[in-house]
Amino acid sequence: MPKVGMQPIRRQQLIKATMSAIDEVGLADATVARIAKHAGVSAGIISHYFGGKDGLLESTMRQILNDLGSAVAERRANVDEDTPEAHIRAIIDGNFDRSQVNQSVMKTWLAFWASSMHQHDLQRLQRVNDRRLYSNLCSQFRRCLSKQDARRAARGLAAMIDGLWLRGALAPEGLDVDRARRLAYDYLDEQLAQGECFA
Amino acid sequence: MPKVGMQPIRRQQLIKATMSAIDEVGLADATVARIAKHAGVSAGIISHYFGGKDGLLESTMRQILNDLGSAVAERRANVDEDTPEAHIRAIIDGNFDRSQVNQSVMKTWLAFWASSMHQHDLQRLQRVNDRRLYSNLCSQFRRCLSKQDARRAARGLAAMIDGLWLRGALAPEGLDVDRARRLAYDYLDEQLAQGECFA
DNA sequence: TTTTATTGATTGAACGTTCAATAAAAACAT
DNA sequence: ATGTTTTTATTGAACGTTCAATCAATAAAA
Repeated sequence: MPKVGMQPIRRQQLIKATMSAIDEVGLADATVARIAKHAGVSAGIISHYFGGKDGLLESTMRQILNDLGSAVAERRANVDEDTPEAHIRAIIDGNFDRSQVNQSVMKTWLAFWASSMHQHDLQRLQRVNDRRLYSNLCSQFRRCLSKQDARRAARGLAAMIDGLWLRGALAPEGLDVDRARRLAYDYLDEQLAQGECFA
Repeated sequence: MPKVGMQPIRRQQLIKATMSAIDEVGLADATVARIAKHAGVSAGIISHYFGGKDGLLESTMRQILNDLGSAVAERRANVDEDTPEAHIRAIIDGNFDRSQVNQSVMKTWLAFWASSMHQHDLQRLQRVNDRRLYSNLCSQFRRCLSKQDARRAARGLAAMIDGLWLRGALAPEGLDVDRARRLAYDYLDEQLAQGECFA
């Protein structure tokens, strides 16, 4: 049904289909034919809208990172008290946001994580995201810890978040969001307690 | 130079070459031709000794997991006091063992981690390993924490270890082993402190 | 001479990309 | 409204490439 203004619709549709395909068979077997089938369109359309398979994959990763960034930003904008604890809790919540904790999103992200080790464009995206998490955590911890302790706490919490996330992606029973959040909160509280923070 | 008794030599050689190839170009581009080139042999030999590419990949992952298991077991056998803290420290040390913290081993492991989501044989290996880490931690924590707290601590520490490991694999500067170990130790101490452990 | 190890050209399947053909909506003309 | 042209969106078969696997040929040890 050719109509005008299909570009944004098809792009979104194909990005979603990419995640479905990766969820179903993994990145290695997510061929353009299979992705197109998930979207209910022809294979040729991928090159038309994304210049090629690589373009589609990069756009898909970019979308996942944007969604994560939005989830965190939204929660941080809605904190009701301007304390380090509230902000960091918002960051934790954002990272375990429903949109992120979804089988197909998790599998897709982990697949990209692995391929970002060798694909420079994906590597760039992944590092921007990593640094954002770390520096956000660091600047909040800095409000009640020494520079050195803040860095240590930020590194530890970032590792905890990614680790919970990774194990959740691989566990047969999936990720228990509430339990994961509680573990991250506990770690946060222990770090803040060390600085006797009253901000 | 065809000699008798080449099988174990070639198998080891090809497994090592697989890790090198994955380190160099990633799992997706680690073709049998490239792996064979790294080993300095012909491509056909892979099917001869491993039945095919899949067999080689599975053997490679199995070797990495075995090395990890050995590193942990060795350290645990050498603890000089039979306390939970000493055992768990040994487990942490084993997981950050030099043999594991090597660019090519880390990249290979992460690549397998991702593909284990869709390859059943790799998934089996990965889960056995995951459960071993969790249950080892759990049984040690259990010596001074309630069942519920022991599980919580084990889940948290396992996530911390994997998270540090993952971020180390992706970081441009690589993994800082001492810093990672210290973060894991700190988490361990905090968990044990909650149980007022005197064992 | 027999056995064991290894090679590398060949084969067939699978993949991403391309592009001429097609179809439907939009724009225009009557 | 109605018919005609133009524009936009989409298809899917064909093409060239890449890869893993195979196997007859070869070479070195036993």
